[in-house]
Amino acid sequence: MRQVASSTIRRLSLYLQFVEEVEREGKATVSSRELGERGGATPAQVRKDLSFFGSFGKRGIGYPAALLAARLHDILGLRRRHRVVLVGAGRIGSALASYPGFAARGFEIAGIYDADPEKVGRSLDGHVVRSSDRLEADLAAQPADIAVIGTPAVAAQEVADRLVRAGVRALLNFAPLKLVVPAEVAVSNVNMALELEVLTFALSRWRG
Amino acid sequence: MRQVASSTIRRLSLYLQFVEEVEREGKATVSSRELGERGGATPAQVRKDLSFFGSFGKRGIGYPAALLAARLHDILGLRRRHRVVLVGAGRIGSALASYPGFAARGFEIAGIYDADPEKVGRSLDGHVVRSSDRLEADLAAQPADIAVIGTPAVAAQEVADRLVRAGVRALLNFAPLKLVVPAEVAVSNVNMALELEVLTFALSRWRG
DNA sequence: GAGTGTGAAATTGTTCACAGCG
DNA sequence: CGCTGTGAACAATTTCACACTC
Repeated sequence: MRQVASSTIRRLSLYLQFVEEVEREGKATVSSRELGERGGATPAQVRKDLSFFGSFGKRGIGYPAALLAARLHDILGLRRRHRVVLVGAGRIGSALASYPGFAARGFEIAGIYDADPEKVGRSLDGHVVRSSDRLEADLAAQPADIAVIGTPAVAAQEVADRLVRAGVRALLNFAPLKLVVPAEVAVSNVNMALELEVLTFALSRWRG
Repeated sequence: MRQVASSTIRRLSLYLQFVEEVEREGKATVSSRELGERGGATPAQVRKDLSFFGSFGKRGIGYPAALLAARLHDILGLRRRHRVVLVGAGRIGSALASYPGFAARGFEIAGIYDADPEKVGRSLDGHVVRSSDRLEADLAAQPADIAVIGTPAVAAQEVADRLVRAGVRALLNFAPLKLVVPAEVAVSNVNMALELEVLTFALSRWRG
């Protein structure tokens, strides 16, 4: 295994979600089997995933829940708070703004921006929507490392370019196209049309 | 290659998005190179993906845009309209309800449901929110094959069970857990917390 | 005994390279 | 000649199996 696989990271995120639940229930340890059941992974895969970052399990027992949670936070870069800028105050932006898991993981909304003068000035979950024109100035004054792109597809690439130029290093892209960015910028894509089509494909297979 | 890979389907969905754009521009053909640039795939991969479903390209020319679009619709099961039920009238449900790509792809909202009496009766993008209690009765009268689960995590599995029992064969799950469903039911997951954590992981790598 | 950690094997997915057609 | 279609080479990822330790 050359470097850590993105599928591994995605599973780690699920393990974290589960181990936090386990902690809330007061259990002291979790086994790889338990961790895997929740995230749809085999016990062997869980152990491989975790062993990539060290060995913090106890043989015969499992993983100490508190330690595992702490290590996962650490691995996933969740120790520090992250300032997040939302571009596009449409449905997606507002869905994220009010997403409870957002604040819980230490993500702080640094600002919500929209190009539409109609939306500018309105309040969205306690944040006043600002004009996109102010993006560069605001980011220069108070940098953010993550931006969420919830604009229409036609605007997405230009917004991405501006964000990257302003120093944003990670983009969560909801527009249905692949953004072109420098190699050092991380991009995650959420494409609902695509997910629905994975489903219609499966449906058509089943029925012939 | 035993059976078609899910990554292949996801790319096909991107190719469709692009070929439709190409059609609108009036171009008659697209090459594998052009198709790949948009979706971040190599020309060879595009050809492999498509060749899995037959050979409809023209050597020396590329793929006829209209034919390719038609075949992709066909492969992805988009020829027929799909009735979609939305459970959970929160931000996610409303984001999807007003998502333009939704109707454009032949997805028809069959109903929006919520367990919260506060929300029942309100109108959401032209659809009156109904009580979750009516789910079974409504689905018996008018079946749907896809359901979107936008409920809180604690309710998601129970909602999934009820939907599956009522005949739904495909689930788009926004709750941050892996649903347990029979093998013949397709599930796609959208997990924003997870996508954000993929980004924070990448950020922490970069900075050390 | 139960459950981790990990090389080695199996599988799955991607890229290469080139024959063959329009 | 350009670009598809595809077997064969390669690379990545998952699973297996078992030594080891608590």
